[in-house]
Amino acid sequence: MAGVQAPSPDLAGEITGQLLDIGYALRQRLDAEVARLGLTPATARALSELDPDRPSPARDLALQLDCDRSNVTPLVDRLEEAGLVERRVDPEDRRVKTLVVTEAGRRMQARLHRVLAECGAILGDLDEAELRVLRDALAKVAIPQ
Amino acid sequence: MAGVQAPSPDLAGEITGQLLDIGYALRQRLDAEVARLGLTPATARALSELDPDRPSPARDLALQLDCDRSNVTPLVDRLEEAGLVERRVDPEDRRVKTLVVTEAGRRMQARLHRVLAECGAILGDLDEAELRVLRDALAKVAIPQ
DNA sequence: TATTGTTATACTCTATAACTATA
DNA sequence: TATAGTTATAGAGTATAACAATA
Repeated sequence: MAGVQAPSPDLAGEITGQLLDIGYALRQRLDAEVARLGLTPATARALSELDPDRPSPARDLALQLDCDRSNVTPLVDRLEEAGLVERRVDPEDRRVKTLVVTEAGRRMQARLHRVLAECGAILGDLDEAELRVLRDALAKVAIPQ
Repeated sequence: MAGVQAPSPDLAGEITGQLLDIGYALRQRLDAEVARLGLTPATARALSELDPDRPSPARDLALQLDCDRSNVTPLVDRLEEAGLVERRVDPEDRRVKTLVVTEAGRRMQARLHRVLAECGAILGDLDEAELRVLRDALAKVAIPQ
């Protein structure tokens, strides 16, 4: 629209809009798949954050999810009801409850990972080279913590 | 990690993860800015969808937001309370309520648009050429409706 | 009968504050 | 007193079902 060589001041805004739209669409699709696995978006995200090989306190999960500790309680409640996670009192500090991913939890994590890759189908119109360009460009986007 | 020339089967999944993370971070930042303008994320999105030059039925807004009509009612309630939108009964079909963006609504839309561009600051590490590459790659991503 | 907008209701997500049990 | 987890509560967002007014 503006001059061809002019540095388009709105380019960043345009890309921001694209990223928001795509992120939204991706989220929609992912949430639908996750629901078919019997999980809500938030519980799926919580389970994805847990390292099956390194049980950690609920407090750490709150940090990873960037939310209040009080929110973690109902999330872990549901994961525990579903048999995907176990709460264990830490013998060294009985205030702490360690979150352990069960075998069923590991299998669900694998399923979630697969779903994520499948949702990448919206990238279907890009060939291998274009995908690499896109990945490298996205890697340069500074994500504020 | 795999062979250099091998078509990485996980590339799409990796990019999907990047897009989700960036989309989430963008959303967080945007929501915070929007809150400073006195709007919730959903009302801001609703206002952004409205064309100030083409008043349309509430039903159309539900379609644009891809949500149920019943959700539109409280959103428009708040936009109307804030003086940003007006409901007008359509004389040609008295069932329909047309949503009109007020002058204050137009100014808020402009502010929202500016906020979107400012959130593009997370793209700061990319130069003009890289931004163009990114934009063109994102344009090829097929957004499912 | 069908459609527009609304109301009623429910569930999820997230935030703050107060509580308990440990330390 | 400080911290980990919980409970209570509230607001926002979104879904379904039922309703009134209108077509």
